[in-house]
Amino acid sequence: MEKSTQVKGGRREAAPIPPFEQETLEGWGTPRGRLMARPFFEAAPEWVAPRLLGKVLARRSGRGWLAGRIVETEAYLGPHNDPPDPAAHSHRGPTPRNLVIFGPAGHAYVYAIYGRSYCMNISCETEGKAGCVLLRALEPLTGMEEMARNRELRQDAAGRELTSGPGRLCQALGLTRAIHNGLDLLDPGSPLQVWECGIVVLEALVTPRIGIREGADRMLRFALPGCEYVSGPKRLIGKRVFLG
DNA sequence: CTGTGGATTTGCT
DNA sequence: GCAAATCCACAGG
Repeated sequence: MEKSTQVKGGRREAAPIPPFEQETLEGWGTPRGRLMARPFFEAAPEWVAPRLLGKVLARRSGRGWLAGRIVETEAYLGPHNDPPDPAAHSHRGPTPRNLVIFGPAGHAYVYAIYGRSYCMNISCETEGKAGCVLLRALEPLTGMEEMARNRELRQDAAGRELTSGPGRLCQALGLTRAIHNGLDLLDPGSPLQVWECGIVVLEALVTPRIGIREGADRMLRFALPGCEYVSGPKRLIGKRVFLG
């Protein structure tokens, strides 16, 4: 069957990014994407956070997956840094709550906040060293209907209301501390995984982190420039950087 | 054991 | 723009 060519305003539109399909995750190692590798995360959070933009977070749900492209992140630094990061949960050393951050890289740190939301982070640095990246927004890719149900939105809800914000994206994917904290995101058998799917992000918008008091001056928030799925105000005070 | 406050969201003004 | 909602880790006694 011949595909019809989309034409608007007399101009052919730029080729869209190939849709992320469920089959991509069902068949491991397809050319369309692959599970990420550990060494990527065994680095400093301020290196990992911008380079996580464009990667895909996927949660197994029954036979299918709920998945979204990561479009906004924040780095939280471990106490071994100079200067230390007073906004990080790990800054006073390991506790039962934040233990995952001190463990091996590539694991999910999920915590409850304000009694109504969960936030999800990915642990960085090698085992024994703390550091993590908070996921602040996703571009929904598959499973939008189930995300809408999880968020208690109307069934045809789409776009930024689904996953723009750290609490929202956890609710959309059904992530909780009880079930998902500590899961290995890089294990093929894990119900929660991080994939790279051929998108290479060369440029990121860097701004101060959101919703914190201490350490609010540090430029540790990263977002895809101009992306409509990013949380917070439309006007972002920040600068663009190139990722090498 | 109790008091406190937070890496948020939502609804109302 | 502001405040309520509402949970739990942690610090202090």
